[in-house]
Amino acid sequence: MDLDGRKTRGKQKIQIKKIEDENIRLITFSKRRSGIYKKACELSTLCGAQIGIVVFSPTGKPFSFGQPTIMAVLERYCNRNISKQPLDGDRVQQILEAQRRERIQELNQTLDETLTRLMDEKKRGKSLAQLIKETRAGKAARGEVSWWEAKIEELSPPQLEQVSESLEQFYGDLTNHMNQRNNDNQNNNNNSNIVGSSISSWETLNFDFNIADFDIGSGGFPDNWW
Amino acid sequence: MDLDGRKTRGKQKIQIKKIEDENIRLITFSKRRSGIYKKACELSTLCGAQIGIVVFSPTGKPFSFGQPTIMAVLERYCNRNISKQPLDGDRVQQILEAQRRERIQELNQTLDETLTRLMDEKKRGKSLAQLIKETRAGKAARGEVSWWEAKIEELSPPQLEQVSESLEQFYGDLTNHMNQRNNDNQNNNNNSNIVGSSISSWETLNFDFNIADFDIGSGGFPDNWW
DNA sequence: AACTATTTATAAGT
DNA sequence: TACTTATAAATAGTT
Repeated sequence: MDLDGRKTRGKQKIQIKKIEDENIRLITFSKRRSGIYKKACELSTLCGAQIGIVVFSPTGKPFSFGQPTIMAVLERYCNRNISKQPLDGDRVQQILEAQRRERIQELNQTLDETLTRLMDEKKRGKSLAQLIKETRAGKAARGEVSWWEAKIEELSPPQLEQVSESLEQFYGDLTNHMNQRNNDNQNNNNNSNIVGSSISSWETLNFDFNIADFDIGSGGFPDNWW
Repeated sequence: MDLDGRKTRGKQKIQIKKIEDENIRLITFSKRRSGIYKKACELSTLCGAQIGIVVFSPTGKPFSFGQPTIMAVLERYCNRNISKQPLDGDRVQQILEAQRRERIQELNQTLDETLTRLMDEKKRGKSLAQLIKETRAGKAARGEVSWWEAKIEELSPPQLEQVSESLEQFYGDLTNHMNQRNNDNQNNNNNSNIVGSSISSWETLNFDFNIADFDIGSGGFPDNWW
C-alpha cells in the first residue's frame, strides 16, 4: 500500500452492505452506535427534542439511549405519559400489544369480507384466476388499491396507508400460517404470536414486480436505497 | 461578511446549546433527524443490527424510524426488559437471536445484490422485465427463494421465517417511505408517524400475483383456501 | 484507544 | 423544500 509519506490512508469509502468480518463488524457497530448517540444528544440539546434509541447489536444484545430516558420517550410515544415511574416495560408492552391486536383484527375482517365475496363468486362457477383479475380491475376502476398492485409514487397518502395496512395484514397472516406449521417456536422474545386469521391454506402465492413500473430515475440510486 | 471570492462561508461551527431562533431550530431539527435516520439505516445494514428511533420535534410532533419496524424493535426491547429470564438461558437466547439475524441478513443481502445488479443492467439498456425473469429463473435453478416468489407450502419452517422477516423489513421500509412523503399524519393512535428509510428511490413498485402459479387443484379447493 | 487522511454531514446562503 | 458550497465532524483502516 503506497502511502508515499502519509501515515495512513485515512478514512476509506465503504459500501453500505453487511460487513462480513465479524471483528470489524463489531468494532464498526460500536463506533457508529456512539456516533448516533452523539448525534441524538446534539439534536436533543440544539432543538429541545426528546429522543429515544433502541438498538440490538449483531449478537443480539440490547442497547438504548434516551433523552430524558428511554422509557419516558417510549411511554410518551405510546401515548401514556405515566410520568411517575420511568421504568415499566411491562406497561409499554401491554399497550403495544393492544394496539397491534386491534389493528390486525380490523384488517382481518376486511380480508374476510373480500375473500368471502370471492368464494361466493367461485361457487357460481367462475375461475379463481378470472375472479382475481376482475377484483383487481374493479378496484382499479374505483380507484382503490390492493397491496399487491400498489404503485407507490402515484398513491396519495391515504392510499399509501391502505397499502401499508394491507401489507401488515399480509405479514400477520403469513406469520400466523407459519406458526401453524411450526408450533415449536415458543420463544417469548419475538413477534411470532399474532392473532388468528382468515388465512388457513395458501396454496401457492407469488409476488412479482410489475417491471414496466419499476423504472429508475436518471441519477441512479444511493448506496442504501433499499 | 467578507467571503473574498467564496460563494458561501460553508458549514460554520456552532455551539451545542439550544437554538433560540425558532425557524432555524425547526430546520436544524429536520436536517439532523434525517441525518440520524441515515446513520441508523447504515448501522443496520452494515452490522445487521435492528434499530428503532423515536423522536419528538420541538413542537411535540412524534416521529420514528425503525428497522425493520419501530414496533418490532420496541416490542423486542420491552419483552427483554420484562422477562427477567434466567441468566444462562440468556446466553443461549442471544446465540439463537444472532443466528436468526444472520439468516435474515443473508436474505436481504441477496435481495440487495439482485436489485443492484438489476439496476446496473438497466443502465446498460436491458429491459427490467427480462432481467428479473432471468434472475428468478437463476434462483429457481439453484433452489433459492426470494420473498416475492415464495411458494409457501413448499418452504421449510426456517425458510418461512426468512420470508416472514423479509416481509417485515419490506413493510418497515414501505412505512418509512410512506411517511417521508406524508408528514402530516399525526394520528397518535397508530403507526403513522414514521419517517426516513433505507428506501430512498423507489420509483414505482408493483406487486402482482402470478396467476399461472395461483391455480387450484383438480378437486377445487378447501373452504378456507386462503 | 489513538491516529490521520478521507469521506460524510451540515450551517448558511440561495 | 430542495440545492449549493465551504467547512466541521465522523470514521475506515491502521497502529
